[in-house]
Amino acid sequence: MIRLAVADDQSILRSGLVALLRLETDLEVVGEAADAAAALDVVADTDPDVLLLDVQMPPGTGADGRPGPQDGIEVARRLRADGAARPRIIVLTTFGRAGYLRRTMETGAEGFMVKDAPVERLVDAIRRVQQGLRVVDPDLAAQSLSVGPSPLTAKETEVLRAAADGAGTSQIAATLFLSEGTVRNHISSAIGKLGVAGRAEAVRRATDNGWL
Amino acid sequence: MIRLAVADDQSILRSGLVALLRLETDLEVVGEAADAAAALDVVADTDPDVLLLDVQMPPGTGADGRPGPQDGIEVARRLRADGAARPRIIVLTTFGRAGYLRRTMETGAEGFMVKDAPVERLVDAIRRVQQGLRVVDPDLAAQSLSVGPSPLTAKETEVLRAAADGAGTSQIAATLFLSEGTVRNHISSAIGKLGVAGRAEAVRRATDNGWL
DNA sequence: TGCGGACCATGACAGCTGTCATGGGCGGGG
DNA sequence: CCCCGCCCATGACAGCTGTCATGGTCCGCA
Repeated sequence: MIRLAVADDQSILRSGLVALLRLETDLEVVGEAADAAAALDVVADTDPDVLLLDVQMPPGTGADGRPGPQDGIEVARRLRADGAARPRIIVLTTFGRAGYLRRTMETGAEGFMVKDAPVERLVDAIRRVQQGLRVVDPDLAAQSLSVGPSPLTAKETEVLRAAADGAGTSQIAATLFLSEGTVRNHISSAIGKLGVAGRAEAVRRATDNGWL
Repeated sequence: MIRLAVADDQSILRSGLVALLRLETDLEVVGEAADAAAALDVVADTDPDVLLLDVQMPPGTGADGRPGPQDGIEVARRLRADGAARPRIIVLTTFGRAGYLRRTMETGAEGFMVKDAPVERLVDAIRRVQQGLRVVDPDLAAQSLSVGPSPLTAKETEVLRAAADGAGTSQIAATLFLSEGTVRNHISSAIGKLGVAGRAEAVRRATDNGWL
C-alpha cells in the first residue's frame, strides 16, 4: 500500500485527484494540503511515501505564523534540505516549462508531470517513484531536450539574471561593476539571440527555458 | 437526471472532476472535451443539460479544420449567439478575475465558479443552474463588487483599450485622431489612478478588473 | 453672472532603452 | 607566426515613455 499526500490549491482538482487515486487498490491518500505551508505540515504529520506537489501554490502561513515557501518547488527543496529520502516527490504543473523541470530536478525530486497528462500516466509515475525510479513526463522531457543548451554567454546570463530580480540598468551596472552601456549591450545581445522584443520578454523567455 | 458535459484542457482535472460528478446520483456525464473546438462538437453531439467550461483552453481545430474559439468564454458566446437556452453554461476558472466574471456574464452564461471552490459548491451550482437560476461564486462576487466601478475616464478607457490590442503610441494616436502627446497623457493619468508603473501593468490591471 | 472643478488636448522636457560603431583581449587554425 | 572569430567593454546616438505645465471647453452651483 502506497501512502500518498496531495498538495494543490485548486480544491476541485485536489478532490478529483483524490477520488481517482482512491480507485486504485494499492494507493491510499493520507493527507491533503491547499498551500505550501500546509504541505510541509502534512508531510510532518502523516509521513507519506509519495507527495504530489503542485508548482503554483499560495505560500500560506505555517504553524509558527510565518509565511511558507513561495511555490511547490521550494517546498521540495526544503523537504530535501536535510538529505532525507522521504517522501518521494512528484511535482505537478499546469505549464510545461523547461525551467520548472530543471529547477525541480535540481531539488532532488523524483518526478515531474504536467497536468494535462492522462491520469494513468500519473498513477504509473507514482508506482515507479515508489520503487525508487525517477519519472519525467515524456512530452516535456522531449521539449526540454529540444530546447537545448543556453545560447547566452556568461555575462549575458549574469546580467539577465540580475534583471530578473527586478534590478534596473544602473543597479545591475553597480552590482556587476560594469558600465551602464555595457549592461544594456549584453541585454541587447541576449534580446537578439532570443528573438524577442524588450528586456522583459528576454527575461521571461530565458527563465521559461531554464537558462537563468 | 442532469446530463453534463465537461470541457477542460487539464486531463487530470477533467478526469477527477468526472469521477467526482459520477458519485452524485442525479448527475450523468455524457461528454468531455479538451479544447474549445471539441467543446462545441461535444455540445452538438450530445446536447447536454449543463456544460462545465474552463476559461483557459487551447483553441483546437474544429471538424472543418479551422481553429476554434480562443477561450471558454468565447465558446459560451458562440453557443448563445443563436439565442438558444441550451445548454446551461457554468464557466470555471483558476483565476478569480473580475474581468472574467464580467465577460462571462455578458455572454449569457448561467454560472461562474473558481476552481478552488469546494466541490459541493460546484455540484450545488449545477443543480441550481439546471433549475434556471444564475449562480456566481460568492467570494468572487464579493471581490467583484469591492473592485467597484472603473475610475478611468472615457478617453482613458478608450486609449487603454487600444493599447491592450498591442497598438503603439503612434498607432493609437492615428486611430483615435489624437496627438501622440495626448495619448501618452491619458495613459499617464490612467497609470496614476491605477497605482502601477508603466503602461503594460496599467493594461493588465484594467483588464483584470474588467474595466476595459 | 461669476467661479470652481471635471475632462480633454497639446507641446516641452527628462529619463530610460536598445542599437551601433569601435576597440581590447584571448584562443584555435592556417 | 599571424589572422580570424568570439567574448567583453565602452560611449554615442535615436527612439520611446511618462510627467509636467499650460490652456481650452463644459457643467454645476452660489
